[in-house]
Amino acid sequence: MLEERLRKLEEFRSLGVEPYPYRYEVDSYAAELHERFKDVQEIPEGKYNVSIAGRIMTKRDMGRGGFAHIQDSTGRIQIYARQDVLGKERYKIYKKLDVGDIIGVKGYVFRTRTGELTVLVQDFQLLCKSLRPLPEKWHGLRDKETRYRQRYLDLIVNPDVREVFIKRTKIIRAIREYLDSRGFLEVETPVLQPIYGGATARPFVTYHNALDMKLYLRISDELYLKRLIVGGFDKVYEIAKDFRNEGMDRFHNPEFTQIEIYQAYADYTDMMRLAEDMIYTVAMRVLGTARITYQGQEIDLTPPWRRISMIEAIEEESGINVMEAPEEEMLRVIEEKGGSVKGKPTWGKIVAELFELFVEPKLVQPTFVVDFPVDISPLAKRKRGELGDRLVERFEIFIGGLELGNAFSELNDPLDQRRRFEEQMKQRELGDEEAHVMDEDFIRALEYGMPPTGGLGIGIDRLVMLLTDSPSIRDVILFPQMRPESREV
RNA sequence: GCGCCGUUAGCUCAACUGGUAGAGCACCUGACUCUUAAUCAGGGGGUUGAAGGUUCGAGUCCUUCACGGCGCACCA
Repeated sequence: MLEERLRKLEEFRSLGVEPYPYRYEVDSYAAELHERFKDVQEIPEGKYNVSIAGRIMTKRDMGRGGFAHIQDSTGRIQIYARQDVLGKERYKIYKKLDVGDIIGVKGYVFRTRTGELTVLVQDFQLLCKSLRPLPEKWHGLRDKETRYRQRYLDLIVNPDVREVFIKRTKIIRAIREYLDSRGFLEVETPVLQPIYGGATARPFVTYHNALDMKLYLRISDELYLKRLIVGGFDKVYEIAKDFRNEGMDRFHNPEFTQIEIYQAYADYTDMMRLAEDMIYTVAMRVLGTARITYQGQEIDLTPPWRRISMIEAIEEESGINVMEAPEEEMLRVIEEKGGSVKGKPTWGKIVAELFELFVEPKLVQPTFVVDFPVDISPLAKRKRGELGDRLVERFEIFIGGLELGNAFSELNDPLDQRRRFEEQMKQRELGDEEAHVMDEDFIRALEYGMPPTGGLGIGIDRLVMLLTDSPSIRDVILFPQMRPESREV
């Protein structure tokens, strides 16, 4: 097949047709033309001249004329080439074009007998010879492996995929507009970090030759953004690629995009209002509705969202009062349910596990789960009131079974922050590889003083999954991580 | 890491209990000036993911490996 096309390539050259020219003047696009003529039934022939370019997707040649569809970045439009218009020689060359080739066409718009908007080819130019056949026009490209590995092919052949990624861009743009219009400053912080932090996860490690030191790809930008709050930027955000050296599945890609937002003088209740309003606004802007369907589940994103305390939710679903139940008993329940707690089972880890087992699967409508155990939240401020010895002011966002975001009233007491880090270091020594590491400079920053601050992180990929009804994170990342191909290309 | 399923022509898929690997699209040649899954006639195309085993004979059965999907585990 490839040889056949290489033969054609040489044939074009010998006919004086350059198979890879340099530029082409385009003045019209498929979608634009369909829009412009949608109400015009009788189009006077020869009046509307256009120059279009795109990839040949279908081709129906007849003796001295032929139809084809070409696809540009906006859609498809039919073209009609005739020998009596092009002349015998040019038409001969036209007939040699393959599905997959990219061409430029100059001609006029008309309607065929069946009413399809079509460009009559008065002149055409080969813009790029394609050497590999496209997947079949009817069934398209179904094989997920090929679709992820050769996303370019997926994009050529499956129009829905293009739509998903256009939506992804619109979602991110809408978030920027939302935050920018409210006085937030978009910033950039290091991807290469000497000390990684801001989350509990294993990092990717790299090495800087000139500095002769290990560097880590960030697992979060949290600690840098809070340094900026110390520095006097009151409202900042960053849309950051983060990297976590962990397993991959439908919800996890080793590199993923997260937005983190910090607002001085705010607490986690402010961040709840911000989160629900922002996501609602983005949905309205991008989808035109707040009522969405995710994997068959009807979801209404209209604020206010339900708020439940983690402790109460566990009691409702399991009957366990985690504030009083003995740890051994809770561990027994976890085991019965098929769960497990890794490392040394602390109270917080047990509570989090019970939550995952009993509550998480039931969260379909947008829900803020609030107030987490302190020992699994080393960067969050203690809950005000008498529960502050065990709980922090933290919430997570669950929508449609997806864990979408994480937020807290940020811990700004440098002495408490040091104790929390020290506690994490102990966990690390006990075998918890994901425990947070000490960051002396961050504590130093807090010692200068950070105003009370609310922080919020939202997984952009998962938000895009939700708003595009995509079952897998790989469907919303253009080039998802894959093992190297074993077979020959 | 564990379990289940998958991998056959460029693409989408067939091939009963083990018995000559096939179709449609794509491709090549020819016919055809409003087709649109164009049509009609003819033609080429395969180390059945890889390696090994059982058998007279393996796409099919067994083992190992690779890649992928889903679930679980791990993990936000």
